Amino acid sequence: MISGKFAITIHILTLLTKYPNDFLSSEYIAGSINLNPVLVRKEIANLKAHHIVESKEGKNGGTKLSVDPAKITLKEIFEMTFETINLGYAKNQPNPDCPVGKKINQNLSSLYTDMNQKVSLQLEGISLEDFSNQF
Amino acid sequence: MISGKFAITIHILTLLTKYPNDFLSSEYIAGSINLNPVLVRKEIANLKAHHIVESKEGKNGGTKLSVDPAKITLKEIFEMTFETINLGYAKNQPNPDCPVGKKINQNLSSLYTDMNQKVSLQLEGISLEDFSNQF
DNA sequence: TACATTTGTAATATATTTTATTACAGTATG
DNA sequence: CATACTGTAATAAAATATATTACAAATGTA
Repeated sequence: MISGKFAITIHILTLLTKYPNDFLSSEYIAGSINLNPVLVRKEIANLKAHHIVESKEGKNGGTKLSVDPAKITLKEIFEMTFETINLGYAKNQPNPDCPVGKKINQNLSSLYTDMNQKVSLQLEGISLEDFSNQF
Repeated sequence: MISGKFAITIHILTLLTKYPNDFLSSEYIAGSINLNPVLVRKEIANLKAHHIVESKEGKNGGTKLSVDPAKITLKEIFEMTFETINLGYAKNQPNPDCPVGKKINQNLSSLYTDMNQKVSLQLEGISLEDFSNQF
């Protein structure tokens, strides 16, 4: 299931790309997204775990990019937000005694795998810099 | 946001394709999906609105395909479940006084449009018959 | 005709997921 | 040492998805 993580993360990264020399506070970023600062900090924690950004605590603290935005693609950002494209699965265990129930998730899964490959190819072609230059 | 609609719908249609001469009851279909029959009937209502299936009320009633499964593609099924691929938008109105906030949804939107085109191309190449033959 | 079975649909409830809020310890700056 | 931040946990609220109950209407069959 897809939440707003990707959109939030790319918004954060675009801001950081626009102001590469400043440590932006979660409050400031939250003001642009119109989102609770705690949620911004949570997404930033994820980005930090992937070494995409670095933060400074304390007064005048905040977050800045720690990679070259030309060298990171939307595909990586997509993957960092734990997301894959899929159109859902049977939520409950389908009936294993039915030929369709038995294999449905497996067949959906291979369909979605193909979908992800196509989408990844697209996202791979767009750097964070490219995306930011649209603004 | 993506729910299980597509997965449920394709499950239903696969069953109907496998048993093209029978009216399958929502109870029977629900048993394969392991889902509440009312939800099956709701998805069937949607398929009926698109003239993909026909139902018979009353005793021994049920639903059967009303189109040739070779002539309908997963793309159409995808679209019938009201879905588009997207990775989410800023849920709240982003700050219009920020250059990024002002354009973020528009730029995400064009990204997602491209994504949908790629995915549609893939789904267009798979007929319901193709999909069903995997079982 | 009377009964059983099934669709169609509304109303309501439960569960799950997402987003928001509150709170506060820890850290750096001036 | 006061201020302004991050980091994170705990909890609450809102939104969405799924399940259940109920029943009118339709239709086949005894």
